[in-house]
Amino acid sequence: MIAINQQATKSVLAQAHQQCLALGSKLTTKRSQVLEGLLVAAKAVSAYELTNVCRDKLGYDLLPMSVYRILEFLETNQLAHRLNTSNKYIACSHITCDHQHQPPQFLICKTCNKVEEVEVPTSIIESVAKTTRKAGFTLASSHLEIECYCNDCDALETVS
Amino acid sequence: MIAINQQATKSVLAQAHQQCLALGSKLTTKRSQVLEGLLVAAKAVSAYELTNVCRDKLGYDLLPMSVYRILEFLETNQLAHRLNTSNKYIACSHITCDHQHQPPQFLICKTCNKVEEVEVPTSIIESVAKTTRKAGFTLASSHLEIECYCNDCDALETVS
DNA sequence: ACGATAATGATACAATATAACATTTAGAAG
DNA sequence: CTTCTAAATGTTATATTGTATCATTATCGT
Repeated sequence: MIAINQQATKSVLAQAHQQCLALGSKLTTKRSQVLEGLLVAAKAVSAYELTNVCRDKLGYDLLPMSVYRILEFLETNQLAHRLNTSNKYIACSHITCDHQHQPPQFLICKTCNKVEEVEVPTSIIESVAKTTRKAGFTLASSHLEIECYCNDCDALETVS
Repeated sequence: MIAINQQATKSVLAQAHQQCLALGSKLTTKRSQVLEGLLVAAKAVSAYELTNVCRDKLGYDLLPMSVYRILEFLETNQLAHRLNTSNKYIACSHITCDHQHQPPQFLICKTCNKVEEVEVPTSIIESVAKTTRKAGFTLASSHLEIECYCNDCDALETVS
């Protein structure tokens, strides 16, 4: 379960390295370590939790301040996302794609923090944008966070 | 600009009082003061900011801990909403209505924190729910927070 | 008036995030 | 190859947001 495919992780990191170069920046050792931590966590984690994951599961010693800085870098380079609803971070699920994506929408399990990055149909986004304009606002981004229960946690939820 | 219509505020508070009674709870003095603070602020404010608004603009002395507790109460009684994206709170814009509402959607100005509480068409919500189910999740609520710029701030934004 | 429950006060602390300045590293220019 | 510069990281301090816990006070039914 915890045993993430190491080969897969390595390949994602290599791809991330390329993606950075293409954007004129560099995936340094530390940055790669933080991204690896996100991949190993495989769910949304806070910056401090990520510091712990990096130390406990990977043996990387990082200060929270550095982690924050690096998360910001990863976000800028489209390698990670910040979830505003929970103050947590997650690796972008499209690092290995080579095409541009729509702004992401996230389904976030309130119980276990599992996250699914989905694409909501453009028509929906358009409709939301329209409602927005009618109310005198302009969409800042169509990044949407939707609070859910995943099927595993939903079962527990409905029983209690 | 700042001069909120005092009469209107008073009437909202009276209505809130009734709404609480209907739900079997009470809008005590302190709770009423916090709600008044939210109404005076007229935008999304953090719990600590609200403490300041209550003290500086209304002369009410409240501890942050109390404000948190009371905000939770106001939320439960549908008099206020917590915005997860910004850790801020806002008075419900429907206190003076007597009917039940759809789960709210919020348009939040990233710059000035002005918030508009809108109703997104049911068809949109349905469509989002469908996408969610297909991904193996269940909607926890259709409370949606959408990051925007209001028309005032948008002008500044696009100039810079 | 008495006792139970709800509400608030007060203190401490946990968790999240940023500011500011020092040090180190990596590349570019000479 | 050295030196200069800019980027990255280290380090410390502190701001902001939120919760836990226990004491005290107010309210209400009996």
